[in-house]
Amino acid sequence: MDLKSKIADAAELVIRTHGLAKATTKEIAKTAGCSEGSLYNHFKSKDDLYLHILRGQLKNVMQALMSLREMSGKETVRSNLEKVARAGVSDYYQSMPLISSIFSEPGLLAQHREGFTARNEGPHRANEAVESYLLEEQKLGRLSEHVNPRSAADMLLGSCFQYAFQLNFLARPLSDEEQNAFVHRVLDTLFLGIGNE
Amino acid sequence: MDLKSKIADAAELVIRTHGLAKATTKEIAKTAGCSEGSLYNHFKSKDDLYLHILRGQLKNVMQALMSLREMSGKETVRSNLEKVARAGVSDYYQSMPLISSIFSEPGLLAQHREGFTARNEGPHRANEAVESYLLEEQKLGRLSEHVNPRSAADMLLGSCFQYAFQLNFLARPLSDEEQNAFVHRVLDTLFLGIGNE
Amino acid sequence: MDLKSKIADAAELVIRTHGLAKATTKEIAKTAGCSEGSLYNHFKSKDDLYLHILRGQLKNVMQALMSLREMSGKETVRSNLEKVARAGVSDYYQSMPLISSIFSEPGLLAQHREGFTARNEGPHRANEAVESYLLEEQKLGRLSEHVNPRSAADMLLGSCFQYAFQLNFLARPLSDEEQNAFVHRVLDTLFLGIGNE
Amino acid sequence: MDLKSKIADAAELVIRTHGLAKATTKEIAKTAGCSEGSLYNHFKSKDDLYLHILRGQLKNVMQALMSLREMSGKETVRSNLEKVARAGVSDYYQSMPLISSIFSEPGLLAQHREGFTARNEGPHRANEAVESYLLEEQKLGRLSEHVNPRSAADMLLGSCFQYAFQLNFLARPLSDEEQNAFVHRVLDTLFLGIGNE
DNA sequence: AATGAATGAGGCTTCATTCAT
DNA sequence: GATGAATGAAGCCTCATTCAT
Repeated sequence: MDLKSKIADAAELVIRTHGLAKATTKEIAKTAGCSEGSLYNHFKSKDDLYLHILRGQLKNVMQALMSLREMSGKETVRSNLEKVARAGVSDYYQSMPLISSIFSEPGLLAQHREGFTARNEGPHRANEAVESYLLEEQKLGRLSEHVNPRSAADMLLGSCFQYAFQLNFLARPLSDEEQNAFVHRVLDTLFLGIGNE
Repeated sequence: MDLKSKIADAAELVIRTHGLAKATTKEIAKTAGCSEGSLYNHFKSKDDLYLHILRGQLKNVMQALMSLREMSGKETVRSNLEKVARAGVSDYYQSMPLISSIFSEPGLLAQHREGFTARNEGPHRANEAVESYLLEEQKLGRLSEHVNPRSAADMLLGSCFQYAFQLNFLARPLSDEEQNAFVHRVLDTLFLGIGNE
Repeated sequence: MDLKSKIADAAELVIRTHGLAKATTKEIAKTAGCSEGSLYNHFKSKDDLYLHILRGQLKNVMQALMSLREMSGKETVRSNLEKVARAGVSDYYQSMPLISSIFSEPGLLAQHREGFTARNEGPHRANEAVESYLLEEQKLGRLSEHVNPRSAADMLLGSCFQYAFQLNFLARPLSDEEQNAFVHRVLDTLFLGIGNE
Repeated sequence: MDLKSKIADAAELVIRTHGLAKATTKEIAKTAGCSEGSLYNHFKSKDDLYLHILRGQLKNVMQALMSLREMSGKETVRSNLEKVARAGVSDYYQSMPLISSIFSEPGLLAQHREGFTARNEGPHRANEAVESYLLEEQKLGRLSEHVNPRSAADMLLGSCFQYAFQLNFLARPLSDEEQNAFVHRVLDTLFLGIGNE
């Protein structure tokens, strides 16, 4: 494993542990097992390093969403959404401290935005991907025409997102059982709706 | 308006504008129109000031939720939830930069947590409040027994929360029309469910 | 004496002693008897401090040149030029390490240039001042019409300048006797010319 | 052209362009088209490299002065001095940023001094050379006995030196016409003197 | 209570130099 | 001889906090 990756991993760990504000170059270097100077052989600046790490977040949800493209018509809609929700909760939970911290540095947020806009990426794409999937299922007749795919996506991912946010906020671990229970009751409610007998 | 409030308002403005990381005592003092020294006549430390501000966030949702207690049985469930959702989107949108920034300072987050835990408050209480309301409505027979009140609450507030987060992330303004449209389609979907014909 | 002046004096001393390249903020602060941070309460940056010092150089020659304006027609031309030359040698000698060092930082030189250009000042103005004086003396008939005032000024100040440069280069002190001898033989030669019997 | 020369040339260019303070080994290596490590295969240190370059400055004046030894009695005194002056202005102009920068590093200046003292060289030798030449011409009767050869030399080279210094200081180019005009009027004044009718 | 100059710890970054390949 | 990643010392500067006025 090359030093660049070691540094990136160290930085991610330090930010997660001590927070972005206390993630000093000294601490990162110590964690990576190299000198502070080495950081600058691989990253232009500390900001550059942080943005690099940001780009690496939410990889699992994104991958789950890629898989989703080919799932329309297969398995059940519910089981497909379940996989996405599970990946969402877990990834959002892991990445929340990294991602949310950026609001403390609007300048960096702007740079990050330019980056993912240019690459046609970004966290909001997740909701769009679920929306697209549901549209496909509507075309296939496996989902009612009356459903608004975007809202269904927003509610599914939104509840996962806030759940992950609050767990972090409350410093609570994410156990598999709780995660499962959460996902199941959310999907139940999503499918059933609250307006029926 | 006393100096203490002026300082708090200035700090909130500066954090929202420049971000927590760049919210220096010098900048806050300049914005408040007083000296840096004065900050310390009213707040023990900069952290103290930030925590003071944090406690002042999400006031509108919280108030909307207080009102909700007395709304069970009145108006329609949907219109009651709509008010909450509207307050949620708007407050979450306003407060997101302030609230999320705390992830960059886990030490402060821990203090903040102790504070709202001691006062039996906190952002997660919002979801509980909606849950309680829905339970009441179930008792009153205005909501199906099959509905999981907690999940309904999580989906409603979760989607509002993520929506507000993403708008901030994308640096997009929150217009009244968009907010309305969002809230309506979410409530439509919440009531209808996606599993029915 | 206020701290700002103490810092400026300390910086000048340190630059003269250790050279611009080794004039660290730490050393300057120590010499000024204050903390490094204090430097930044009085100067925007180290560059700003250096430029401030540069602007204070060559004060004596400049003053001698101001006096020269009112000397046309008084005393003798030679004695008037002698005073200027003496001030020139002495000031150039003192300031040479400070002034010449700026060539090691073209960016700073450019800033400095903008500064004195805007203020219509600069070291080259010295030669112009002597030229003006000689023109006046020509008008008064105390100096031959055949003389080129600018060249006379350039040769007088140029020889003083290079003399001061070389003394610094050779790390030689400037004694009063040597200075006198130098000025006298230069003026002798300037008045006599080398093309006559 | 061997790498050592390429490195030296690159370093000279970089110093002239960016200034001694910003002439980093990285920049020099890039300009020379080699690695930073290579610098140390040919020079003991960066200081060593800089001193090497310094020794290569003012080559043209020095050569002009060597030629001068054999010119006594030939051509005219004026034309001989003119050649020297021309070479002086041009060389001083080219070398000024390199030479003057050394005042920012007194330690290096001391080393450089030891070097040229040991080799019986140095910039002040130029003035001595002109002085010697003029002495010879006095012996040959082509120059008045009343002239002080050293002062004549100092005035000639001093005015050229300061002229070159100020052009650099003012960031002005040295055109051939201006250089000619300058040299001619200086020689006119030198020969005529300013004390005659 | 209000001030703001002074502080000093500590952060980010640069850079000459080394050394294993 | 050539390389360039790694080093670590040291530089400049910021900033929360204090304290004498």
